[in-house]
Amino acid sequence: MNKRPNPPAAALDEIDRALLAALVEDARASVSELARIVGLSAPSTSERLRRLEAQGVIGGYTVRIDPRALGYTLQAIVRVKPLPGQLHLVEDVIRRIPEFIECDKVTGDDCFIARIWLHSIEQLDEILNKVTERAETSTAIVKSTPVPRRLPPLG
Amino acid sequence: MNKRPNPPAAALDEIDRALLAALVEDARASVSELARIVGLSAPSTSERLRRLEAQGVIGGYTVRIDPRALGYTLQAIVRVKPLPGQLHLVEDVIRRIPEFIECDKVTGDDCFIARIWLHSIEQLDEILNKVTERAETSTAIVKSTPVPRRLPPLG
DNA sequence: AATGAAAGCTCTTAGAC
DNA sequence: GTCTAAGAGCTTTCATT
Repeated sequence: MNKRPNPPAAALDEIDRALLAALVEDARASVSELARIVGLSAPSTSERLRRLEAQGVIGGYTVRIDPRALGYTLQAIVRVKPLPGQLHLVEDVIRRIPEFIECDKVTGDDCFIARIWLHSIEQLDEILNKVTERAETSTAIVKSTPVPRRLPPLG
Repeated sequence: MNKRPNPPAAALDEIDRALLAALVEDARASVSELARIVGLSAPSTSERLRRLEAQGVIGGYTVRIDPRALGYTLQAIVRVKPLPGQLHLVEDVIRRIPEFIECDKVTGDDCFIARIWLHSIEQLDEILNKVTERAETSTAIVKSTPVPRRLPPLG
């Protein structure tokens, strides 16, 4: 079950950090462009990339998609407290509803904290109805995002 | 302030969706590889990419970095309720602490919901001390992530 | 561990359907 | 809106420092 029991903290030097920072900004930058940014030759840069991937520091590369451009007008964060005996079922329900774009299982009274993207407030009702059969929910609508997802210090 | 008042919902066809799905998996895939996946020529694929970027559907490309590989062993979600008159200051404090990797301002009693990556439980204490001068907090430690960040339906 | 030069491949532009 | 073809640019390999 625990596929990554004790991942060693990789030691990164300044160049690695610059490389990661550049990739955070634009993961499709060419190796030669990355090389220019970090001040190395392309082959060296390429090898550092490979090493960071092999170490697991780089887990992959992905696209930032703006849900608003796809018609998602509303974002909500839902705390979910399953009714007795419903924990696994609730987890399955959330997993199967694709509008839930993220869900963490946490300590404390609320078992799950999940994030939903929605086309409308009516859709929020529809989706939560599927959950409230098996759990108490507490919903907060996102008004703004003071800190959009970013990287922690690469210390 | 509202730089994107009413982003039109872009109409995507099957090929666009396949392209986005491929980029979600590997944003560094070459255009020719993407072309193979979606069944178009490289130039057509390249133009679709440009169009999706221009429409704002694609907001950029980024690297997935595994915080555990950097020694972050703990993740927490913190609900933050600023004390009277401290709202903006609390927002600034959170913004300035780089371990807060995400923060949303939400409706309801708790004004902010934020996510932190930590090296240790001691560090959680240190960081929250900076916030509790100006706000009440409620912290939930992440035990697992049933739904890792994913895309909503590209409908 | 990084560099530089060369071979091979990829991307993009241009022009046609 | 998509394709083929060709030039430009990039990535990688390998010998060298």
